[in-house]
Amino acid sequence: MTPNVILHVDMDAFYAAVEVLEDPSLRGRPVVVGGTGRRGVVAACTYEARAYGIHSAMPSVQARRLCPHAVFLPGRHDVYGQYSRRVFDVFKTYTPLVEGISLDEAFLDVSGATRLFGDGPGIAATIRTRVHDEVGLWSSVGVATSKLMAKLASEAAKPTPSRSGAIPGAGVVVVPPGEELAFLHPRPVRSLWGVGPATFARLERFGVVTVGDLAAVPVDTLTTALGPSLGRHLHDLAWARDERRVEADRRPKSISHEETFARNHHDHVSLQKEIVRLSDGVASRLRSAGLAGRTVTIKVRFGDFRTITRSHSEGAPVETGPDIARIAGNLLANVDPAPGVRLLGVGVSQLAPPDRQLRLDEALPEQAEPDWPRASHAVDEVRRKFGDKALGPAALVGDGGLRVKRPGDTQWGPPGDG
DNA sequence: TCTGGGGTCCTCTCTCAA
DNA sequence: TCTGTTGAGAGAGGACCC
Repeated sequence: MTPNVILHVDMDAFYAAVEVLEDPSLRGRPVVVGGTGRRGVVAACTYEARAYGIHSAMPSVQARRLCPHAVFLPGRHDVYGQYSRRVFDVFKTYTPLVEGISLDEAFLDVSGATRLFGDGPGIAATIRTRVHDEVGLWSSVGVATSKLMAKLASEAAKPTPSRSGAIPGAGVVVVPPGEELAFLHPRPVRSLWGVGPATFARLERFGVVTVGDLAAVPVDTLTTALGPSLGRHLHDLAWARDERRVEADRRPKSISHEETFARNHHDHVSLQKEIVRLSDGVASRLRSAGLAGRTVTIKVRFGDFRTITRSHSEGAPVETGPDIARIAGNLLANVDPAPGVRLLGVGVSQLAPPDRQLRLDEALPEQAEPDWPRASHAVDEVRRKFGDKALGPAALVGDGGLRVKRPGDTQWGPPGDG
């Protein structure tokens, strides 16, 4: 059996690189993209900024302290989405088996394309050059027989940060069949997918620092320490056993919106308005995906970062803003907001196509409840024609007009509040 | 005045029914 | 009828990823 040929393509400093492409005066400067408010975080930064110790997920205030002269830009989710589509269009000219991990990262299974386009390393180099020539962005590509190895290889291909700009990396790194363990075992165990801060802390107690150290630990010891699933999974990865396939059409299992507020909320009245807004946003996305969900979950994060979730499952799937808001509102009613709520989220899971069967109460002649499903689809239609702010729940009309929640809004934290 | 948003998956606990 | 066991499902929380 011929081995699989898996590519992992990872764009270099994607959001920041897009901003530099759009504004060439930024070239060569430390540029940080992300939340600009007090509660924001860094989404991406150029290699010039990384040389100052800035990295993604770092609080923006900390990044400002590290590099006060950096250019700080709010993210533009829609623009990055447009660039991402162009990059993925290039991928799809080589194989339909493209699994997007995020806007800037994907796995490609090109096992069936080698006869047409040449071997894996050749395809990787061509894709990298084409993405640069056609879209203007650099990427790093890993080529291997599994997703795990391809991902680690693309990391190894990355540039190195320096204050005068990125020092180019290999661009393409290949792990040939049979050489997986030699490549894998010297790497830090933290580089394995699934080893975060908590798992690393537990592994460190066993003296595990590299993947090779992990491979030497008996699987029984790992399953006792980490649980059966994670223990076995990591043991397999440490021996380069990774059977995961490239999945081109993954269906979402949940759809949610959450938002960190510029200031904490302490009362139910204002939080219930946010519930309506978030529910409206979730419902709109559900309908555009042709889905509904049985379980509604709220997430509440308090000022001290303590986070709770509360969920409720309905007998039939719900898809409308008023239905989701009613369930989420009931869940919120049992939460005491007095300590101060900094984040609120609403999500729907157990997704399925909407249940279009006529309910008994809908069939009754003296129907008292509005027909929310039909009304919601009408709202979608109006918004498509006249924009998001044309129509929405009355509860969301404030001084600044209608406040509608959309994906990518306040993606990296609330804007500054002065 | 530290810590976003949108996800997935796993584990633990509790409840309920067989 | 009572009690113990077991498995499924719901709910909650945590870890992890980009």
